[in-house]
Amino acid sequence: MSNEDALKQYDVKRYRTPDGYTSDIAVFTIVSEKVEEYKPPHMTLKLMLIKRSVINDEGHINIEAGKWALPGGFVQEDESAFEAAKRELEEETGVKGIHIKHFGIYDKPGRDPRGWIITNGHYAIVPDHSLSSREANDDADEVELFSIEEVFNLDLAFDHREIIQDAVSMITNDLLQTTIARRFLPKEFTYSELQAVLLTVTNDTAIASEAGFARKIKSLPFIKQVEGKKTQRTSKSPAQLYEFIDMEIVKPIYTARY
Amino acid sequence: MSNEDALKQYDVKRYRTPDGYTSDIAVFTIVSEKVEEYKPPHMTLKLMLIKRSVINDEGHINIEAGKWALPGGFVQEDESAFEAAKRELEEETGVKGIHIKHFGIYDKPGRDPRGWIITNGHYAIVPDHSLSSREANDDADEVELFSIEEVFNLDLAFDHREIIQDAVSMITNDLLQTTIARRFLPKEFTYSELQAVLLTVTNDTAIASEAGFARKIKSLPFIKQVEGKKTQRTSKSPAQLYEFIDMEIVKPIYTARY
DNA sequence: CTGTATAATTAACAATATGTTAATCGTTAA
DNA sequence: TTAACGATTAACATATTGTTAATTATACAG
Repeated sequence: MSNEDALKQYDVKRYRTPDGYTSDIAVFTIVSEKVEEYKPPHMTLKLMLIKRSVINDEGHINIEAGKWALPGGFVQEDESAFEAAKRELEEETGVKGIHIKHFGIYDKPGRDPRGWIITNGHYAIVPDHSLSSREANDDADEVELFSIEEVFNLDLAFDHREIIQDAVSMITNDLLQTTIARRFLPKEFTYSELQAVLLTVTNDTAIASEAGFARKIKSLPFIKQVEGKKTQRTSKSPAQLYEFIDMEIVKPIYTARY
Repeated sequence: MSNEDALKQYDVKRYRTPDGYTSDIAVFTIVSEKVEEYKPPHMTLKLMLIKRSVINDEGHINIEAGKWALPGGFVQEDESAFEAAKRELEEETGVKGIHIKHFGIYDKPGRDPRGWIITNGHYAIVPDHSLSSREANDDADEVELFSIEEVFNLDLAFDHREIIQDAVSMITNDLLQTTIARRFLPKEFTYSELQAVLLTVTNDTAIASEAGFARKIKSLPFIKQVEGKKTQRTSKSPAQLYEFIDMEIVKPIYTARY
């Protein structure tokens, strides 16, 4: 009658169970293409992929060898897919405290020739510089950053094309509709730096206009000026620094301007 | 060297695998509390839950018996979690073509006392009337609709409190930031019907003002008037009918008004 | 030291959109 | 015939944009 009694009678093997449970991570970074001093930045959104090695870590021929793939791996029994993604990402990049988000599950029958293997899609945002320190591990003999256009011309492993498509559209939305842009920026940033991040995924004219965006940023409730603090990172003339305020923003499409 | 050779050598059992893979569905409906004829509607968002029976379909004492839970069940090997959710929802409600969306994975170690069982969170939107025709099945001896406030006062099974919390915040966001409000409405609807749907999850003054919202709806790019078509559902004076246009809307928080 | 170039910021102003309150309209029902 | 009432429009003061043109603050070349 108690939960314990019920548990004793429960046969966990009544149902066919999956052959594997994995996490994949779409690691995004924004590379700043700064050419000179005192210039506002121009940025490009890039995705990190690994090239699957011919021989795997057990000396066997690797499946989907030679194709480009998202980094990832099996979820252990004592962790969630999210934790596994975090662990793998730290192993891969050597960086801790990275922003990561689960965005989908990929479980179509037949998606992986090895069996009923379910994978979790995550995206991660890592600062530009922290990717340079990563090492290729056993499973990966090559790591590279690709722009979004480049990515879709590659030969991609498994159903990673679909996963990447979802990741890109998810991060694009989130960049515009949440404050995750902060993850691509230093804690304190100028209006032109924020603008450059946003322009990697939109060409909204209201965001692209300098005068307009510079005026608007001052009235956004989720951004505040860092009083009396300026930088010359982006121009000779000192530019005001701003920072994000921790808050949730949900703006209805029904009250926006079109 | 080929993928086939690699596959032969691959041991699918190298890793510990999950004990179960399930789908749960948060079934939302909006009940219209219409009292009289010729009245604009007042609506409430409700969630359908089932009460877990004491004895399960094998005659054993059921786990988490007596608690309220999301409908759901095991994913079969030949389907995705999404398809399983759709199948179970149709079994439960007898209605086809229901709008359903995957919003999360719940896989924390220990979340289910029966073992390493992973569940997928979905939300579904069903029209008010289609819920009245559902039957209690073996696993559920009671089915009931709860308002959002009521739900969180119930004794909920497993980690369904967390799943429901996510479902509610997801559908709230989606109602405001996408056009899914259409799923709660007839194909053609009046401004006050749309307004009533939105007011179930927001009290945004711009949406709540009749004059303002009536003026605004005419300039929304994703809604169009049904030319020359009116209804007296909501008032004695005939009201213009509108319908949604199929399109994706993404409005940056950076260009909204605050 | 002076002039030039350049990004940041502010100014100016016309054009739009919003918040608000008050008409008007169309129709039912007393 | 008229009161009631939701839908719709009008009116108008305010607020926000889009746009283009100053103005500012520096670095750097000469």
